[in-house]
Amino acid sequence: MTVGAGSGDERLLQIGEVVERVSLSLRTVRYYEEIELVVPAERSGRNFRLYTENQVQRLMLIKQMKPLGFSVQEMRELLEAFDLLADEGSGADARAAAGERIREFCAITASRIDELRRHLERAEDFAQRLRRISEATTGD
Amino acid sequence: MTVGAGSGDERLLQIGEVVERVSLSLRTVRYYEEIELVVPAERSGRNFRLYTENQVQRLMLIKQMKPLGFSVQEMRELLEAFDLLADEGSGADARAAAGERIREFCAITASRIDELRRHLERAEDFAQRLRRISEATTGD
DNA sequence: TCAACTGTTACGATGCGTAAATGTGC
DNA sequence: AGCACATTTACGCATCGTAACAGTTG
Repeated sequence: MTVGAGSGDERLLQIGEVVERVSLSLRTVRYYEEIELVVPAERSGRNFRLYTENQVQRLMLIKQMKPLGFSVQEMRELLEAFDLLADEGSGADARAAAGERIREFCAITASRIDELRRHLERAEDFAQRLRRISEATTGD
Repeated sequence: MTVGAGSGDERLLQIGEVVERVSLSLRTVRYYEEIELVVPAERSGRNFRLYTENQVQRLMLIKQMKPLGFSVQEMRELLEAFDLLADEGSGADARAAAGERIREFCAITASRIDELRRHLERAEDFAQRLRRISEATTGD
């Protein structure tokens, strides 16, 4: 369709290089293909997975979202929205929708972060409790 | 053996009351029995699980440890150490060992908390990035 | 008889780890 | 011949969710 941001003849990476750059396991990256989260752009003549630079970026994004507890479905949606914005060929309405989508994710992320903060507080309470108990046994 | 802290004739709770108090699902509490993390003190004549107050406390402790990413094995160890300290009949050396164990957990917890903080920071970076992108689309 | 609670069994989902056997040569 | 890299298939683990079906009544 559109040539857009990525010129067609960019260097493709094999899975080994990819996992090295994104710090994910081979298994994980293959798993992301299984669930169609990041499907390699092509296969070499010998059936080796070949990834574009853009797909490496997707993997990095996924890696960032993981600790925030986003589901695969959510990741798919966000990636889709990103693609829409990146694609010069998408219409204004589609772009607006994608922008809206991303704003929704901003909200979700914010609440996830709040959750994380609460977890952190409770964890600190727990640590306190543990410390008190251990101190009690020290001075036994 | 020892009568100790818990008098023998305390009120026992059915699983329904337990999950209400600890805010865990029935399935989860039953699962914790499967893996022998918290096994009900007895069964009623009709085979209903009966939990002691102490076991409810254990469940609460577990619930606190979960978001810190402790493994089942670690939880078991910590609960064991707690039991040892609570048991008046345990010898001084055993108590000292349990205290040491708990101090180890203090250290682990501290590092887990650090991890949590790093997660939080990265999450905030992600949120920032998302916000910038959404703002870019707003002023399109 | 009915609602509400309890029980067991068991399959499913998620997110990979970890071989095992095999093919390729960025 | 051999090492490093790639492939697929597939079983396993952790943590429960979610029926489905049946018995109990704190």
